[in-house]
Amino acid sequence: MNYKDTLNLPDTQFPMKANLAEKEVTTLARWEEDDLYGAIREERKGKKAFILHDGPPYANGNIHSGHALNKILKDIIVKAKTMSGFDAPYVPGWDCHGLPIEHQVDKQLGKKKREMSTSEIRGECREYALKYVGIQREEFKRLGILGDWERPYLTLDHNYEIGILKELQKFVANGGLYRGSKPVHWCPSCVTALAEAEVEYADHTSPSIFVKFELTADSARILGLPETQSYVVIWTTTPWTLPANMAVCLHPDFNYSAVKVGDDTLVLAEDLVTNCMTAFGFDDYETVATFNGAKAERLKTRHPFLEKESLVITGGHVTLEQGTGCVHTAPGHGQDDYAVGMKYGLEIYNPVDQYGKFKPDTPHFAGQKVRKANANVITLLEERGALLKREDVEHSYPHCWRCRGPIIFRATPQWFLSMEKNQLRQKALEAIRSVEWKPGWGENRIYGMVENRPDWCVSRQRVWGAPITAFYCEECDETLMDENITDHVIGILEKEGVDVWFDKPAGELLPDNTKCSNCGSTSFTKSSDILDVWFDSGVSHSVVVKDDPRFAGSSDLYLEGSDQHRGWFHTSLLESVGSTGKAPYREVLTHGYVVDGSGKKMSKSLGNVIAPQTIIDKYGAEIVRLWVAGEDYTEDIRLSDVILKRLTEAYRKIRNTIRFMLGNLSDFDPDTDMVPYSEQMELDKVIHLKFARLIEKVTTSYDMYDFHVFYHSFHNFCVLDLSSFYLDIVKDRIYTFPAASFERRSAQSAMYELTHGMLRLMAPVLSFTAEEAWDFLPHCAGSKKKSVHMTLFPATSVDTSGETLLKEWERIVMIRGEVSTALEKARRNKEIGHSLDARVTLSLFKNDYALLENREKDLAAIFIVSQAELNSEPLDGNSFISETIPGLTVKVERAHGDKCERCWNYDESVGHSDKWPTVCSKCANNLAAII
RNA sequence: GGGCCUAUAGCUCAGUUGGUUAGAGCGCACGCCUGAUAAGCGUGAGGUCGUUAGUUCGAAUCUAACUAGGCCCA
Repeated sequence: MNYKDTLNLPDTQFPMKANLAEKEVTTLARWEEDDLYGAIREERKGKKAFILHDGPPYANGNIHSGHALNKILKDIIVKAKTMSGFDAPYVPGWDCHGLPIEHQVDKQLGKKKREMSTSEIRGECREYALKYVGIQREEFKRLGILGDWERPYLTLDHNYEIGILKELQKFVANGGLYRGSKPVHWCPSCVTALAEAEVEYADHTSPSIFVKFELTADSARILGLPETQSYVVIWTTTPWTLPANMAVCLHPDFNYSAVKVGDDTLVLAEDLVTNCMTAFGFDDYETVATFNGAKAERLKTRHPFLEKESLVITGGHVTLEQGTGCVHTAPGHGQDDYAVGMKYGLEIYNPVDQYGKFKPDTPHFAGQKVRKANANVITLLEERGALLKREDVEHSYPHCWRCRGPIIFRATPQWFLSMEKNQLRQKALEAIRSVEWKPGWGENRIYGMVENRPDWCVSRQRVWGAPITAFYCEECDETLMDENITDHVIGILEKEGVDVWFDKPAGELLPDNTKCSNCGSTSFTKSSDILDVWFDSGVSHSVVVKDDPRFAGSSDLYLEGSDQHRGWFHTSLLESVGSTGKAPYREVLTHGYVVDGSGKKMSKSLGNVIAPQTIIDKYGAEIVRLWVAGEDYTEDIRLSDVILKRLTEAYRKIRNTIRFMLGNLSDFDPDTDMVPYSEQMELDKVIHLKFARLIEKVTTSYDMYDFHVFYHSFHNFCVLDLSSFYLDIVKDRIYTFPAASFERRSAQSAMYELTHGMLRLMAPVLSFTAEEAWDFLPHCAGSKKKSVHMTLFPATSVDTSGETLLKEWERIVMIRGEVSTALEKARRNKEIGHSLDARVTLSLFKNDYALLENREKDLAAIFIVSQAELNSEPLDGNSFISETIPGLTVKVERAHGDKCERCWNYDESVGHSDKWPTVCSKCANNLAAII
């Protein structure tokens, strides 16, 4: 007789091989067909809301691993909140305006662009953005991210664009928006402003000059220098910016020397004296004084050729790498100069027009092109005796990406949001304190940024974005932008579309009879500036979260990469505090950056990039999700083939554990076969209790957003508590007892509860596998949810009486480990092979003895040996002596009797049955019950 | 160059307020099983806790510097 056929072996269609890459696609199709997202919304309707507001990725290019990380984290949170009973809608968004898209469209259009109207170009940009929204949407969905994908928010939506204008209007109304001046990269031959991304650096030869700025008599005296012919020496490679010089900047912490050369006293950084003197050709010089840079602050020098003074200021950007440590500062012609100029309240003076020529009122150089003016400046300096040295240098210099010509920095009129008006900075800093930041250092990081940032320049000289709806008087250049005007304009754009702004002349956009308040003129030009895209996304708290009926509330959580302390967290905060006085979020979570296996950033040039699509094809999206869950995302997150391999192995373990339990539940009907917890066998209770602890740990980890805790504890539970402990022991019972016996049903009841609970616990992370297994699990009649994602997490019901039981079993498991070690020794000695070949005898100290004595008849099963007995006497010298459990000795010998052909245990009863002569008495009884 | 952050076994993570031989799982090696089988079980070997200096009776844990790396600025 083939006794194997009389056993209850596991049986399930749930495949061992996951085949994720294919299976996931089917599951996704089913979710879409069933409108799972909609069903969940319906299911949670009226429950307490949890709003995770999606930060919009830029609609350009395919998604990379950082996108995957970000969106999967969000998905895990949304799903976990949903399964905790919240109504947690997820509306994804995209950032659609901005330079990178306009840039790409420019490239595609080429010369054709010149014949197109602004709104036609905008149309191309819109199409381009929508194309990538479509591509990225599919890529995100492929990762198993559940959301309202058919109705995302796009910053190019009509409603959104109008929302942007309305938000900006609030700053017009409260005076926070002002027109100022700021240097930008400017291409004089293309006659346009350039963004940083449009600037290419190339070698360029420039004149390098050293120039004397004479200290005023008072200033020289303060430094203890001669009142005449004492000079601060500056160095520059852009002589043409000298007409715009406003200051000379020293480092406050550097030492400066006054060097006597002939009749002159020259001030320059101490460390650079030797180099400079050599360069100037002075070998006879003497240092007459040394002072700290800070001491010279606010002293005055005379401009070398203009009738004005140039202030001595200090700034941390000054270096000792080149020059003199004294930096010529023209706030209208450089970023550093601008920043430090603002600090000292200097005029942002720019004498250069859009063609790169000096304006007509510029002394000495009116009408000259700046580059040609270089030589004339030098000549003038020589005439005035202010030139110490000139030579040519080759250095890296910015060039226009389009015409390849060298570009200049030029201050142009720009729009700003003031950090001080309405105490925006102060209020923003206070708002930061009211928000919960995780990890905690995020608070200091963004605080420092807001504390030190300059006013926010919100204008861009571009076309792909929301317009700044300002007008300028054609006669006197007075700015016309007040609440009434913007109201009027928004009214028109709301009806006719934002493109109208670009198509219609100013007159048609203004209210009738508009007159310039300054000169009374009635002719106006409209602003051609658009808004910084960071303003676009910064208003989503209002346009999306407040106004969209799907939320109609306020955000609980923002979750983005740590770069967004400067980006979206920052701009959203300023915008929200500026318009509502409050932070736009209650809690902010940040994640690190994806780096390679050795911690280096991923880049094409290093060749260490791993694209999500590659992982999906090779391993499945589920593995990407497990990766996200397994790593501590608050720091940089490593991604490599080795890591993915480990994850795949962990995944297989989890999958197989579930598969095994499903297999053992194939004949289990929870409605009729369930043994209540209180009546279950002790071991089954124990695993229940261990599982209750897991539930506690996992649900807490979701609440705290500590997903790697889920990963580790869940995996450990599968490996340690289930696979190598509970399931291994219980196999004998499940297989050999009659199918409907109490012993077997008790174990099945435990497995049923566990599987049912585990699938729910893992669903936020292992969304595909949980769903797949959900269908293979038997369910109580009428209670099965269509999807595991519509269920709630299992509840913990740890009864306190269980604690003692758990403690006792922890000790038993320890003893079991020692028995394993003893068995392994015997195995090495070829005394046994399988542990069932063995009979063990244990001797223990009193407490441990009592612990086991209570379970003496189960000991063999627990140790998975054929026979186990206890002995209160010490055992003979050949026994295994435990090093970890004092008093424990284990004797291993061959089991007595013969091997039962059915249950493979050795027993002296084998042969006693007439009917089944090769099985033990236990099996004979079981057989009698079955047949 | 500045701000913020990180650094524990090959990999992913634990290590409470500083206190006995630094833990887990995976991987690896070796073995068992062949009734979870492209599975399952067991045993074992892996770490001078980035480096150096300091505080302390005592530091992976506190301080400083350095090195490597990340984000954001310049």
